[in-house]
Amino acid sequence: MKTLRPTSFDVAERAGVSQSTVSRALRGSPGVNAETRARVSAAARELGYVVDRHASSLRLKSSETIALVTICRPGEDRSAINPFYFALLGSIAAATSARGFNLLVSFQENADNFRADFVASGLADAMIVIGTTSNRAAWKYFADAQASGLDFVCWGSPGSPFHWMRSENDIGGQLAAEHFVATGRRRIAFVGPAQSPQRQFDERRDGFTAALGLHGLTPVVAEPPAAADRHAQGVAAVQALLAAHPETNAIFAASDMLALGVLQGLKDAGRRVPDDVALIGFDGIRAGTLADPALTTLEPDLDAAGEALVAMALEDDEHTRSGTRIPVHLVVRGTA
Amino acid sequence: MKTLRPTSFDVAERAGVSQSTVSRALRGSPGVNAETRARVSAAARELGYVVDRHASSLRLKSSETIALVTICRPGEDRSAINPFYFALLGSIAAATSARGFNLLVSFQENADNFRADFVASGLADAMIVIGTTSNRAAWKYFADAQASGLDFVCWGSPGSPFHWMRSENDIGGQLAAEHFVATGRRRIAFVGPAQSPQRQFDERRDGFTAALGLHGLTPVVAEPPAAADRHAQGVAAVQALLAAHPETNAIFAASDMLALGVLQGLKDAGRRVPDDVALIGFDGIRAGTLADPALTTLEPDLDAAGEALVAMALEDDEHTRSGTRIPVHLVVRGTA
DNA sequence: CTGAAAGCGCTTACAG
DNA sequence: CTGAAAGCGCTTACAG
Repeated sequence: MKTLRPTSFDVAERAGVSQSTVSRALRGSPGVNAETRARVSAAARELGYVVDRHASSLRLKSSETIALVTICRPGEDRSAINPFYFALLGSIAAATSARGFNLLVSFQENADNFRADFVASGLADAMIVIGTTSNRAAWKYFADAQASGLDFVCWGSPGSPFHWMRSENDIGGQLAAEHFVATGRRRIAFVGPAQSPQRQFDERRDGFTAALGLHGLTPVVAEPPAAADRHAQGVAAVQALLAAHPETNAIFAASDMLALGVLQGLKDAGRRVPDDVALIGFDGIRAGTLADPALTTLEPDLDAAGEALVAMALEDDEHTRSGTRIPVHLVVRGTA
Repeated sequence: MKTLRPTSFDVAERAGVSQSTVSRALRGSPGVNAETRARVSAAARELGYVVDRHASSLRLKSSETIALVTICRPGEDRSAINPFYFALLGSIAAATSARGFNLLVSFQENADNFRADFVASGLADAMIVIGTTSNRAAWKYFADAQASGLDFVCWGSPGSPFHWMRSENDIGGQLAAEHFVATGRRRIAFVGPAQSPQRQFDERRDGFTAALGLHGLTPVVAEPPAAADRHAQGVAAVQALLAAHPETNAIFAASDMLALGVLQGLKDAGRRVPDDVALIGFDGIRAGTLADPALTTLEPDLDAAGEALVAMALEDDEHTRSGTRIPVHLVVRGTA
């Protein structure tokens, strides 16, 4: 069905001007006669002419597109990807489109499809990497890519040399702690991976622990066992936690998927939420609002995150490329 | 930070061959001496050379990329997008990457960002359109685009002249009906929009109604009132349904998000699920597995859907471009 | 304000 | 098997 596309020469002929004038008129270059410009626009419209982006990008050495890589768990199917990353993808898409840029997306999970050369091939002007930190091979690949000069910015902090962006995790942990204390909880636990390459989890725990410390409280830290995904980890973690610390009456989970698993595990164990045990998650994913009771959570400002990631990716100034933090706020719903 | 990228001429110089030989060697063209090819590959690797995709695409008149447009509700933020579309996006990405193609994504919601010229500009070889049918303005825009020669394939059937792909909705409706009958339900309702541009809803209802008819049963059809999203519609629909037909003991909802709203509404009304009322949804979204009880649903084979959409988009043969159906199967979980 | 021409970095038909 | 050259469709410095 591919019909022959018209070129700027066709438009030029129809408008009775030179090809260079067509280009200038259509790009909005200054110094083109208004009448000429109108004639060219009309001709272009009549022919259904659209500028060839490859020719244009080749000439301009800029593609006005951002490449977004999402790291997945090997073997995981697409509908099992943590919805937080889909939401982040959506907000990155919004920020990208607000600048008139295109967004190239790539889901990567193993050596078969690891790829970091989007900028090197000219396909994109900058690259953003998000997704699970549990895929060590993937992050190793991107660390090597970075070392060999392929630059990018990423969400979280799966490796030290990266340009990263994170949530205000310490503040989030602190807000969770204060909410528990204010609502009279004293036997408190934190559920989340320790030593995760995802430094964000540590930050949430540390902020939580520090704030609790101010009240003379120390949380039990329950590290989830390995499992298929965060939800399954949450279920398993809470079983172990309740066995060792049956008196627990408040749990802060390092992420919403983990929290949803914890909620499931709590119900399985016959604990009422929030009556017996209060629960707070982190991420603000949609599924949390669908849970019963709805999940209380720390919600990062995703619009800000998308905008900041795109801005950071496009910016060449090293100074702005590290340490940016995205604000979070506590959304009180049913579980705490 | 953009360092000067090496070109094929640089590689040629380093390998001591002509630029044409570099191109042939790197593309894997036949008739290149093995030793020469190795020398060129080594030189390319040493220089960190990557083929410029714009130059290549310009020359080849093919970009090996698919454009995927997702229609959103105006004003909806990205984390509120129906997860079914994110899952579909993921499976399209998988099918795309399996062919070595790139995926360009674009979320569109209003006249500010409507765009259908991805193929016309050479950016993509084909376009796929998915997303909510509730955005009439968007589908009007794409209908016009189609009429003016901008071709694409889409999920569902928001308009008649489109190349579309759908689930086996009638079979899904039939499976739901048979499950209810087999488990002894007789006072049955269907919750879903009638006259929706989303013909798939009608097909599900019709398959359901027809199969029930074989058992001498007729479902009550409850049309959800307008609301912010499908979930809110489900909540509202079930309230009205129970008021008019309190005896209802089984509900088939046209989509999972609707079903999750129905589940919420049922709980709010004090009905036990599945004891008092059984519930079946459609889509197989992840959030359904997280519900309490977990949602029984009709799940389309998304891998097949992604693969078929990409194949259909790339295929020029008109015959294969309409009427393809994706198989669905009943996943029995807690609600029915 | 407009045109003729160079050149972005490839791929491949044409010679050899 | 390899090289010199044309050309994909633009943008823009250079002339006028």
